[in-house]
Amino acid sequence: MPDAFRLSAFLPYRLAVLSERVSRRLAAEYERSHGLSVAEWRVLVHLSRCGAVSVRDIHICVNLEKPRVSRAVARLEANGLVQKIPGTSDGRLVAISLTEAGTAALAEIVPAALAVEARLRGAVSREDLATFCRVMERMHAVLDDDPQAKPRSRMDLEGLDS
Amino acid sequence: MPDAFRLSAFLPYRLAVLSERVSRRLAAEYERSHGLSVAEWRVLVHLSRCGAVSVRDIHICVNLEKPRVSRAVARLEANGLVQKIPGTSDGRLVAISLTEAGTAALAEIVPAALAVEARLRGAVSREDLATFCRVMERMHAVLDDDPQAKPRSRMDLEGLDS
DNA sequence: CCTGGATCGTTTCAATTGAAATGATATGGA
DNA sequence: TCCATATCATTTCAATTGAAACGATCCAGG
Repeated sequence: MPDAFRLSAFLPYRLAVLSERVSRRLAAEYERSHGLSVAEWRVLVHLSRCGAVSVRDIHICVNLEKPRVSRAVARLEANGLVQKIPGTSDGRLVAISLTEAGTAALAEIVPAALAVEARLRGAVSREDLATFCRVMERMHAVLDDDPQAKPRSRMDLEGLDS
Repeated sequence: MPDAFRLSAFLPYRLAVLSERVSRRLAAEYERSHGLSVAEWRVLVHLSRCGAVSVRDIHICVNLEKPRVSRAVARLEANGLVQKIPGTSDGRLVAISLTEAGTAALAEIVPAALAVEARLRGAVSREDLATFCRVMERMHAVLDDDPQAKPRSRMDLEGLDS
């Protein structure tokens, strides 16, 4: 065995550690102030952009399993942040959208979330950050070509910006 | 609300998505061939470098909660990949180390794991990869200065290499 | 000694998770 | 029209998770 295998130098491990640490730090913002879970946070953000959408649409766009979306939406609805309107044309679909309270809650959280991100972005130069994003994109591309990897979510393919 | 909030452009989200995708792809290697979980994989790798260590040492070094380490070790022991020797000097400590079978299993998995990593690394230039790692390190540094973030594991502070 | 507090590993318990099953609705072809 | 198949959202169920509780062991100060 190549016994010089150092976990702390192994790319997948490093990614996982950083990602989890960032996620936890971010979650501290919306969990403490509004009692939201990661899934609920993602649903709210998605709804703020995409208006009234189905469970399936959320599932596909924000990398959450269908049951997880369903439960997140149920809790959000119970807390009045979201409303579910039975589909009109298609009886199976449910149109999920933000309520006033949901929009208000999101407006309270977003600045804090952007602040966390801004601190991360601010720690490196614009060029380095661009390189960082480009490398992430290339790694995704590697997995896109790998039949053993899970396909990428539709929405994660669109944006490559500063 | 800044309604131009795009989840797919939000750094924590992008990190989470890439990290999970990479993790799953890697897990496919050791899960299918040896039925290992992420925790078990990390424990094995750590043991291959650090010889006989305690549960607490693993917990601190590889970013796994104590109960998770305890259970991973228990399963690994049940499968004969690991042995637990009660501490001699300190009766509380347990010396956990690889068995022959454990070493053999790891030797089978490591090449595949390194191959996955090599494909990711190979998709970008050496300079870009160096920048990528440097940016990850800077983001860690931001969290190191943030009292609301979980402290970094000891072992993740050591290596910054190519 | 021996006793109070700290540390170690495990276990308990409640909550979360996702794969698979379910029920409900839609759609295309006979 | 009617049935087979597909799709949507939810629910079931078994497994995993981590915080807290637990028993066991160590150690420092009296």
